Amino acid sequence: MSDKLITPFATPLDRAPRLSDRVAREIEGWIADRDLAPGTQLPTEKILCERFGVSRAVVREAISRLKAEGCVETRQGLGAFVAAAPGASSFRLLGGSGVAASDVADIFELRAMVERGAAELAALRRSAADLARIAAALEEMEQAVRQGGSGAAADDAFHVAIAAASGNRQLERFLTYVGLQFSASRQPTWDVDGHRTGRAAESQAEHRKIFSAIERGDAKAAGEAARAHLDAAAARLGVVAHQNGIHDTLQQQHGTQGEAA
Amino acid sequence: MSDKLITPFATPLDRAPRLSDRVAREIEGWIADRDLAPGTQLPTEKILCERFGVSRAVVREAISRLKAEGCVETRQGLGAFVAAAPGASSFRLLGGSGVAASDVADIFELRAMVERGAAELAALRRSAADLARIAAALEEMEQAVRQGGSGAAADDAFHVAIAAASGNRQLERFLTYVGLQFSASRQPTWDVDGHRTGRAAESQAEHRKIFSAIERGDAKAAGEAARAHLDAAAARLGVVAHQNGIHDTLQQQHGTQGEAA
DNA sequence: TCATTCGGACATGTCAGACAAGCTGATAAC
DNA sequence: GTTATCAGCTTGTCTGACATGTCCGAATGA
Repeated sequence: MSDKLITPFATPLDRAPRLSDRVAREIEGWIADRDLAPGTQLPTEKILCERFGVSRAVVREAISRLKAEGCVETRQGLGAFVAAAPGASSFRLLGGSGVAASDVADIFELRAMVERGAAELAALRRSAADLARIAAALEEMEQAVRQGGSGAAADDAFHVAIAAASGNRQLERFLTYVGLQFSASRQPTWDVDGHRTGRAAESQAEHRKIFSAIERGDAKAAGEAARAHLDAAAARLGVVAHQNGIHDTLQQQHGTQGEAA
Repeated sequence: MSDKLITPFATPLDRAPRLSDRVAREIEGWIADRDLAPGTQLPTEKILCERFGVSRAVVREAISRLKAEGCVETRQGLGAFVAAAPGASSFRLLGGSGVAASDVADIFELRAMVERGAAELAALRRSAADLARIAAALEEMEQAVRQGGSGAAADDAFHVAIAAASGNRQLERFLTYVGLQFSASRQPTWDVDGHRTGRAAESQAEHRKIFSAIERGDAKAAGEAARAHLDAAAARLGVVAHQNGIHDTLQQQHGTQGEAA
């Protein structure tokens, strides 16, 4: 197994530490820390320049970014203000540019929850057409395992088909979005090394379990299989999970409270 | 009972036509129109300045915004490029203005999944401080029930505190985002009518169940209580759920397969 | 001939200062 | 007391310059 942590996200190269990024994050944290009420006025650009020791261009760039993120509004002649609903306009998984390892683990965990729910619903609601679509993706991956090809696209289609079978359009959209962020993470499973080390076959076995449960309408089993699949996928990628993963402590009560890295 | 889901927020004021906004939109449209492939290089800032007849500051501000939106990436010394996955950078729940009833049901369902997971994790990982925060919100709602006041803010704080106790920051951010979309829907529970018909007391009883399970570290019970709470909340709001809700068919296997609308 | 090194050209990133445009509040005029 | 005006703040935009990172080709060396 590769001991290197592969972030599932397409890394835009080694991140150059840009000043505006740093300032934007500082201001963002500043708002979050003090839990500033919507409408609260931020310090003026001049003050921010002095406080961070940067030029006005950098401060303006940082604020411009916060504006685009929806957590700050500015009005000429008045100043900058905490937006009425910070973060309300849309949701994005990765804040900013740098992705910490703990963030990756968190995202895997979040995704696992939703995939579990999707599989449960799919088991209850799947139509014949849904089943056929899921089965087709499964079969494509099966061939990829046998022939050593890449089943990445089919892998994606498999998960999307399950989401669609849930009958919940919002759920489908969310998982599609998350899946896009994870597109890079499917490669290690299906590349040459993935076939050699058995990652592909292992993943496919989990896929079969999920499909089987959905096919026979066993919601509970489908959900658990989906969660197990996501957990295993995270492990295959070397993502360090929280000390208290749901999968290994759900049964036993009162585990010691762990800390995220 | 208000069966309309009111988007919480409001119109961002009459937007003064800022140059950088205009330029940003033009560039965005330019990318969309030509359907530029990811990685395609954009014109240099100098060229954009000439083309739009503005200064470099404006162009930089516009590009900065596109960067924040995730559809453009820049690299010093090289240029600006169309991002790998333009448009897939963020997720928003409610499409457009008109929200179909089925969409609301879908969102409730999606939220229930994540809240269930959050409660499970909170039961496993909650610190003493987490418990105190959750308890404080619970107590505030308790007083609201007794005195007939509005516990909407505390209601929000309760759910956010549980999300925070999960130790998963991405999860917390997602639920905060979803909660914002639902802020209007908490009102019918806590207004005069809500107290009179017992909706507030009912909701509070569910809250107590969730807290109790989290407090004693019972992940499974916490998760189920959270899901039951969300389902009940949807029912109180008159949201028409799918024919096959998870809550009533998860135990019994092989229910008749329903069809999603 | 081939590999290495170096420097110029060009990109974005940052800095500094200035003016334009918009808002607020106090002052002055009626 | 009401209105008009203005001074002083803010953000928005312009301009010019330098810093830093990247590419590419020429000069250099083996």
